[in-house]
Amino acid sequence: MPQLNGGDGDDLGASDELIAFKDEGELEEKRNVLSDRDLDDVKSSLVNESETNSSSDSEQSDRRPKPSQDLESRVRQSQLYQEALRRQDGALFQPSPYGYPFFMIPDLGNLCSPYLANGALTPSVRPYLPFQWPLLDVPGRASIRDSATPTHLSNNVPVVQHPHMPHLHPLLSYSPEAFSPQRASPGFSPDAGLSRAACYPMSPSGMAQIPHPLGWLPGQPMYPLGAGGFSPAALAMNASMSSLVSGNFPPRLVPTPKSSIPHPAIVTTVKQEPGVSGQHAKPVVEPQMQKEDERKPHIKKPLNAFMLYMRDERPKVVAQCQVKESATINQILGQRWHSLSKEQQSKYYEMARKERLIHSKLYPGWSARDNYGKRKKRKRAKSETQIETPSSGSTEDFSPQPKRPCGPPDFEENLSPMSQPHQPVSQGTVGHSRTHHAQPHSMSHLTHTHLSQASPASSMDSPATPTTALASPAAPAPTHTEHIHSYSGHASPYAEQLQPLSLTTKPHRSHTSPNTQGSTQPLRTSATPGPSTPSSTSDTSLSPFQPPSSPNRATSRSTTPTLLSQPFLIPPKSAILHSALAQTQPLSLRRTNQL
DNA sequence: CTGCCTTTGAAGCCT
DNA sequence: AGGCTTCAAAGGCAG
Repeated sequence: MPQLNGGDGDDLGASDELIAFKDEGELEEKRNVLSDRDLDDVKSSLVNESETNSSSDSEQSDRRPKPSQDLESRVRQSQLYQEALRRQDGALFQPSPYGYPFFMIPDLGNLCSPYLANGALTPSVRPYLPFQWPLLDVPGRASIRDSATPTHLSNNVPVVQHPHMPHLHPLLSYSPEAFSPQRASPGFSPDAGLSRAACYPMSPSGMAQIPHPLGWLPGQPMYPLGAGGFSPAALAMNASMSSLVSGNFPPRLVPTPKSSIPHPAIVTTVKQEPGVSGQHAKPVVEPQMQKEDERKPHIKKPLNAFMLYMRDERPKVVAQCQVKESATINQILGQRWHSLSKEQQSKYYEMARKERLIHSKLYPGWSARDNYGKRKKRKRAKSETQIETPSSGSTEDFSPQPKRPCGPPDFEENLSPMSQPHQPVSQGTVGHSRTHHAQPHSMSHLTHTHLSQASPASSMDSPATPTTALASPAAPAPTHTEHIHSYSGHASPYAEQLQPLSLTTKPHRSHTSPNTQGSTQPLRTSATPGPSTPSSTSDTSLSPFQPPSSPNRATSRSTTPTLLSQPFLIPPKSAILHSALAQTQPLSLRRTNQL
């Protein structure tokens, strides 16, 4: 586990981060030179944002991509609010079916960051305020059991998650140091360049000093200042409470501080024998160890760049493609990911880097190892299948070009996202990991610029254009921008052409025999460029077989053994996809197509 | 009810 | 050191 750098407050260059993001070294320099001012703005806005939330509310409100849904949400909130008032006689604290009470406060999304307010939350999620309180204690198993629905059992690991706040932003809600008394995170301060830290709650030790949940009501600091001497979360909450009291905003549901509000990233570990119901679960390990295990929360891994990207883009893809199957969505997203420009990707890499950094700050002792084995071990069908495959090395036979290295794009070729004047990061957003949620605007800008430079003969005009736009929006450089354009909440010029995506992603889960599974040609194999340079994406449809996009998948995760050995028996998914899209089949025919 | 699917990336494990 | 494995999210679907 990477340890913190002596708390100098600026360990963006923590060892792990350097390793993980080593390509960014020069970028950092550029950044320092080019965007010092931006960073300063970010930092200062971090401090000030909560105080200026009222004004920012109006600004941010028009950033919201889906006002109609907002309206819906408001209506629903209103209903919830009314009901809550009925039940609680106007009390602020509300019980909730989610195991912890809610607290009615205004839209913190406006307070914390656009990151919080926008895309991170799917429309259905947004009505519920994704603000997580610091953990005051560790919810025991009982609390999980007792809660009506808060626990989502995922692979025998109870995930304490608000069903409607699936993944509030990790940055927002990593519960800080809740289970590690000794961790002081001395250097953790927003001034360390972690603007998103503003969205993190204070340490529980600080919370413990709060005599009463209402102690932080207007006029009082919500949290004592932490070691860093700064509590942006407190500021934000304070401001939000002020707003609430002044009645400026419609209320939103928020967990009360008096309950143990686990962060989505934190899950109490209750190991159960697979297939055994909770109460009669037999200990898998020795009682003693199990006890400790139960007490130990499950701290989730920080999201990587792609996960962050997925989280943001999934709702859009779902909306666009009217597909809900995550496997399908993920394939599309995987394609889109590769079609993203380096600048776009770099934003997510940067976000992920900060996620990891913050995560490491919040959980200094945490290691990914902690989560090893927590999940049900997946079958090794893939790797085994690969072994069975006559030519496992054939993967490289289809690798006309060197696979794009895993990790952040080569920043040398790019302007740092932070150095770009219209990048959200430089807009003083507190939740910097959410900064891209301001994308619709900045994206529009990009779109404009890019379109002006774009080749007029965009592949978007071809019959398969919608496909490309959907699955590989950035394929040719211009396509990328158009994809972005469609994201901006406005009707894409091609949006109307888009039929429900007929993605034939997998040959049905055909009782995954190795062979059939092997036929699961990754979508990106055809539509994905190797190196995800926008220009390279223009060749997408030219090469049906592409190397796996990551070294990992080149070996362990290659799902194309059979296909590779019998490339023509089972058409690549992309071929199916193209075909299907050319015919614009309705989704309902998706599977039949493969049979 | 549980696990799979599917994606990429990070990180741990293993040889 | 390099290859392999696990996990992170998500929701439909199959067993």
